[in-house]
This record gives sequence, C-alpha cells and structure tokens, in this order.
Amino acid sequence: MTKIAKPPKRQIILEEAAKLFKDKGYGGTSMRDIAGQVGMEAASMYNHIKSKDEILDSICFRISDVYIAHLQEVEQLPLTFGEKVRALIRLHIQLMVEDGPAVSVANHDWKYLPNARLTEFTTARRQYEKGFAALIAAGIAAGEFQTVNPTVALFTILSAVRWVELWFQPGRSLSAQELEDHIITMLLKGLEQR
Amino acid sequence: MTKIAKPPKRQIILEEAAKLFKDKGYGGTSMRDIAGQVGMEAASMYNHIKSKDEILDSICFRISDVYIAHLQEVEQLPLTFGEKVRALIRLHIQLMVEDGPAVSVANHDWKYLPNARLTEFTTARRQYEKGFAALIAAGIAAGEFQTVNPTVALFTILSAVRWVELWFQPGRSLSAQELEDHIITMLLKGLEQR
DNA sequence: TATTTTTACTAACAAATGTTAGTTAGAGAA
DNA sequence: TTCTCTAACTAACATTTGTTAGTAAAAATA
Repeated sequence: MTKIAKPPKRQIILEEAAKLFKDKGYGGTSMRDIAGQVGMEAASMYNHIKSKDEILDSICFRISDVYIAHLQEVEQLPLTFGEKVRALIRLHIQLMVEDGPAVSVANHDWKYLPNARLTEFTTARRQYEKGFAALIAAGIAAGEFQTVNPTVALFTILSAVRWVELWFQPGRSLSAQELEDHIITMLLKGLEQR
Repeated sequence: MTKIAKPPKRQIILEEAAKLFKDKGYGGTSMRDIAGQVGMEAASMYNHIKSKDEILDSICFRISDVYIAHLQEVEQLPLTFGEKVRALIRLHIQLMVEDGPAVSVANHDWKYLPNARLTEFTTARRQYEKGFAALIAAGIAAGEFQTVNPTVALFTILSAVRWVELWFQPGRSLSAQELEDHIITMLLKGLEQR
C-alpha cells in the first residue's frame, strides 16, 4: 500500500492561518478562528506552534527567502537586463498565483512582526529592492531602458505585480500566462501607442 | 481679534484614527489608542462619534466620494483619452500626497466595514473602475493606446499609484510633481527604450 | 442672570483575546 | 504488557476590547 504522506498539522495550521490573515488581517484573526478552520481547539494548536507571532513569522520569512533566492538566481543568469527584469516579474506573478495567501500576508501583515524580527524582515526586503533597482539602473546605463528614475520604475513594477492577488482568480477569462504577458507589455512597452 | 477656527473634535478624531489605522490596521487599533492620540478618554469620544465602525465608514466613504467626483469631472472635459488618463493618475497621486492616511485606510481597511456598507463601498469602487476602464478601452479604439487588455492596464495603473503611500515621503529627493511625471512616463511610455 | 446643551470624566460591563495548566486517549517502542 | 510520547481536549487565567451609565464642569443660549 502506497502511503500518501498528508501534510503535517503544523503546515495545515500555517496554510489556514495565511488564508485567514489575508482575508481578515492579522489583528482581525483570532487563534480560535484558525483553530476552527483547522478543525481543532485553539489550545491544541500549541502542540504544533509556539505562538500566534510565530505563525506570522514563519509565513513572512518563508516568502522573503524565496524572493531573495529568486533574485540571486536571476542575477547570475546570462541574460540582457530586459530579460532579467522580465524574469523577475514572471517569478513575482507565479509566486502570487501559486502561493497567494502567504504572499499576501508577507506583503501586508509583516508590520505586525515583533520588533526584532521586523527589522530583520525590512532589511531583507530592502536588500531585495536594492538588487532589483540595480538591475534597472544597469539596464538604463546599457541603453536598454529609458532614463527613468530607477526607484520609481522599481516600485511601479513591484506594485503592479503585487496587486495581482486582488483581482486574479484562476480559471477566469485570463490565464496566468496571459496575465504575465499583458502585465509585462504594460510595464515595459507602456500604454501609449508608439 | 481674528479667530482661527480650529477643526472640530470630530475631525481631529477622524484624522488621528486614519493615521493609526494606516500604521496598525483597523483591528490593531483600539479606541483607547485613538483617544490617547487625540488627548481624551476613550469614552469621551462617543460625544463626537457613534462607534468605531462609524469612524471607518466616514473615512472610507469620504475618499470614495472624492474618487467618483474626480472621475465624473474628468469624463466631461474636452481632452484626448491619453490626457484624461494622465489627469486621473495625477489626481490619484495628489490625493495620496495630500490625504495619505485616509486614502490608505480606504485602500486597505474598507473590508472591515459592516456588511451593508461594505457592499455599498465595493459597488462604488466597481463603478469607478468601470468608468476608468471605459476610458482606456475608448483610447484603444481611438488608436491612442496599444491594444492591451483594458482591465490589466487599469489595475496596473491603479496599483502603481496606490503604492505611492508606501515609499513617498514629502521633502525627500523627489517632489510630488517629479513623482507624478516619472510614474506617468513609466506607465504610458514603458520602461524599455523605444 | 438663569437654564440648557455640550463635552469631558470615572467606573464598569460583557465579550473576546492569546495563552497556560492539567488531563486523557491513542500510537509506537521496550 | 508496560512505558513513553504525541496530540487532542476542557477549564481557566489575566488582559484588552468596544461601549454604556452616571456625573460634573464648562460653554452657549435665554
């Protein structure tokens, strides 16, 4: 008999918590809410997690680790800067589509991390932003991009992909692939006719 | 003696509440937090407001009313579609810069509105989005814009301006005017060299 | 002036919060 | 079997929550 290892309880708790945090916010979600979704009493969850804070911590840093890894990978590929930026945009959208609730939590609820970890998180994020902005600046220097303010370009891009979570429902008129293509067109070619 | 009418207490409460909601979220902000910022006991605020819900309601609908009014105004101006879209983007950024905390609350905490008002709010927002998307679609039909998916274009734009709150600090290297110009360039011309 | 209204206060409320203590049923190892 | 560990439970805890009642000072109105 082949065993299908079902995910350990801890992971189920983290997943359900992410969904609830996304919908109701960290402060708006109680341990009893999460427990109800998992099918367990609130107190029982403490056999699997240390605290509510730790749930948030786990979700946020798992996502931020993925982002950092993505960036480092893309930086080392032999691509033009345009291609590198495209690759990063695609990774953002893919992660959002595959791991929506967790990404959403990492984007919105990170600020409720306890103090020490909060600075660690913002440091990681700034590092990511710095690396991404450097790619844009290099692309400008290489003549691939227009001479825009790299910071503005960076945040326009990050913002545009970040909000996919709000209005993308899988299986609706647009596929994830088409969504990617359209967003990339919009960001790299612009709205106006050339 | 000239009297400088200082704002009534209700308005002060709404402003301080908006700042706190922005920083700590609706659920994360207690009535006592707000009262502390205003310089008053929590119970005393009930002479000026009806409930915590009503504070959120006031903030959210004041902002959504402004957006709707903006749109209707721009729709009736004799401008090209490109100019209309530019005008709306500018209005978004200006409102964000002038009324940051309230805009932020209307963007993030609207989901905590009590049920009846929540549907009213989302209806208003959908109406705004529909009108904005129609301008984009008309611009495409008129040959002013590239043939992009209007919905994707709309949300890319809304997202890009929405996140100004996160990283724009007045008096930093970029002025509000420059910020506007750069974002509009990015969205209408695109990042890549033509 | 006298009277009414506004606005602040303290005290208290019931409900909800995150979390701990103590217990018990079941699974795996000895 | 016997022992140990895991993971669930119920009960309870100290706080914190939004809000109301009752009251007193101050301001506005007559």
